[in-house]
Amino acid sequence: MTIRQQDMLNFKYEEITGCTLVDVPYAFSYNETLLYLTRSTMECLHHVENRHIYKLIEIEHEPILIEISESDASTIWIRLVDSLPRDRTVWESIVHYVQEWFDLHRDLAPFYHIAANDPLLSKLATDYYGMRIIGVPDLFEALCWAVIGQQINLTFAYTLKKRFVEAFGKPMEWNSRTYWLFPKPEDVASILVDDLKKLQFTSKKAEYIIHIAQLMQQGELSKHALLSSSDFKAIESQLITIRGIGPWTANYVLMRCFRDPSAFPIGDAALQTALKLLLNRSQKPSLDEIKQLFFPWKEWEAYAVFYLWRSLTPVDATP
DNA sequence: TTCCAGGACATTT
DNA sequence: AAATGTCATGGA
Repeated sequence: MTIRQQDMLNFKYEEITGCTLVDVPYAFSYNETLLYLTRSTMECLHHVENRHIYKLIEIEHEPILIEISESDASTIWIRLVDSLPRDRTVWESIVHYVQEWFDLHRDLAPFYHIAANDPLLSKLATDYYGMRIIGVPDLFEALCWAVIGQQINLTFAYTLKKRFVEAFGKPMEWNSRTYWLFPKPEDVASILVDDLKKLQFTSKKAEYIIHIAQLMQQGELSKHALLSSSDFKAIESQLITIRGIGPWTANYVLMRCFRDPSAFPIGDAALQTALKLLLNRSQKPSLDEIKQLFFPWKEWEAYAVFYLWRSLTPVDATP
């Protein structure tokens, strides 16, 4: 058995068994990860069973179904379900994907330091300790999901996403279950508004998503190009120039895709609900009050929002 | 049935 | 600039 140590990526892999052991940071909760990933039964882009996470990802134009499992407090396993030998660079890409997906490189110490003596965050930070923002690394997916989620309840949003993925994504069968790759811009750039209206998308959302697909297919919009911007604020202002992308969507994508810890989807309906419940109010707080409340959490607004969202999860939802 | 949901945009003051 | 109206559909 050959085991090689990757200094930079903190993982070891075994060429024979096709498994990789990945180090996780000091504050990482596998349980919270599972809880987030199982919050909707309509989710079609990953599957959780017996505390294993299954996801189809594309590495070097090849669909690969990965299985993620908890090992001990400081490691998780990644296994390839087809068990075919893979090149070392492919393994590096897979590990990089998971680290990006679960935000494993983030040092949460500053956030927990703020939370420690904060009247609103201290209990959440303790209750959900180790919870990290689950990302959406693919920009097209992040934008589509954000646009879909505008002004509708999450249940319906998941229904729409499932219809969209099953209509334009790429399926892969394994063990009598279908796994999906999210549609690519080129799969959506040429469809018609009516194709999405059939799936119960509103005309506006259909137009937004098709237009975004066209921009990305033509190379006028890409994650790589945006990442070369001077800062996250520059990315935000570029995103907002696109039709259908307002302040909420831009900040949501900064939070889930670009991993800006200071992204702040202020005005988010669920955020208002969470604060209303936490403050034991009869009415939702105003935008001005939310700004005041968030003042201590500067540069960590995205994490504060994610922990507040988490407070809305039903307590009986144990994975 | 009514209200509203992890908004954006156009129109009117 | 800021307030108001419109879109538009299902979930609870």
